[in-house]
Amino acid sequence: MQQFSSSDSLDALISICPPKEKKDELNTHGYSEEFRVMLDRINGEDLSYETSQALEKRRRLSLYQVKELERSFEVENRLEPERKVKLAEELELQPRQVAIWFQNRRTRLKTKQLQRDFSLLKDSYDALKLDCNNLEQEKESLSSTLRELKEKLCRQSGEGNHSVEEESLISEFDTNVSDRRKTGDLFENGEKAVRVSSDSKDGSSDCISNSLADRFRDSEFREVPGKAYQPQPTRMEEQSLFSTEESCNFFSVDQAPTLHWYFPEQ
DNA sequence: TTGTGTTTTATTGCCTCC
DNA sequence: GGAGGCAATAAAACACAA
Repeated sequence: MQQFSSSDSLDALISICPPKEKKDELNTHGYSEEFRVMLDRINGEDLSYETSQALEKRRRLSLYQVKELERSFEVENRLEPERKVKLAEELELQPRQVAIWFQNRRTRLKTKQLQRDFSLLKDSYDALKLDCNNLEQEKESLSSTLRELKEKLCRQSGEGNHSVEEESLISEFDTNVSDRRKTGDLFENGEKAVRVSSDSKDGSSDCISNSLADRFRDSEFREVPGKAYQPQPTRMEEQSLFSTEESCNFFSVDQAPTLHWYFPEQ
């Protein structure tokens, strides 16, 4: 409970508005008659401790007062001294009350703005997280494709040579790749080149029929046409995948940004 | 009716600017 | 140094569920 000295209390007490039941009266006239009498008594130094206790309860501003203050705030949310005094006179408030109301109103506005900003930021973060998850899935799919390809190559090199059917398939593939290169159809953009069907039923080598298979056959295998396959470690793809992972770690799914600067309690 | 959470009004203390 | 702004906080008023 606040304690007023008689001089301090005067300002505070003067700022008190009439009680709720007098609201209608207040809407057009400011303080009620009864309240004015009380203020008069205070001004006349008739201020006992009991009186100050009874009067020190604060009252809310009337609807009309708030409306006018809001209207003024919309025009300009800062108060020059002249405007403050004028507004106070119009609304039958103390200039200090008007100043306090504007201060509190600016605080509310700021809070609201912060909430809006946070909401926008959160939406943007959620979208980014979704993108990251999708990329992660794509990466997993490519990794498993790569693994299968390697296994297949190992198996084939163990067998020593290929069946006529395999040779024919590879030859056909090479021709196809060369044609597409001539027409600029292949590797024209990264997304097309690395796109692998991630919903392939068993992740089988069917889905390898694009870029990765192309690269294997087009670069390493054809260099020694007469010889059996000499599979080399596929450094390019591995490097590519590692760098993807590194990029993903920037915004790791496992450790998503906490926005602790925004929510210190997190 | 009462307990509890939210909103509004007001104070305090610190900082900046003139 | 005084005026005014802001952040933090207190406390009254209010809303609302149980």
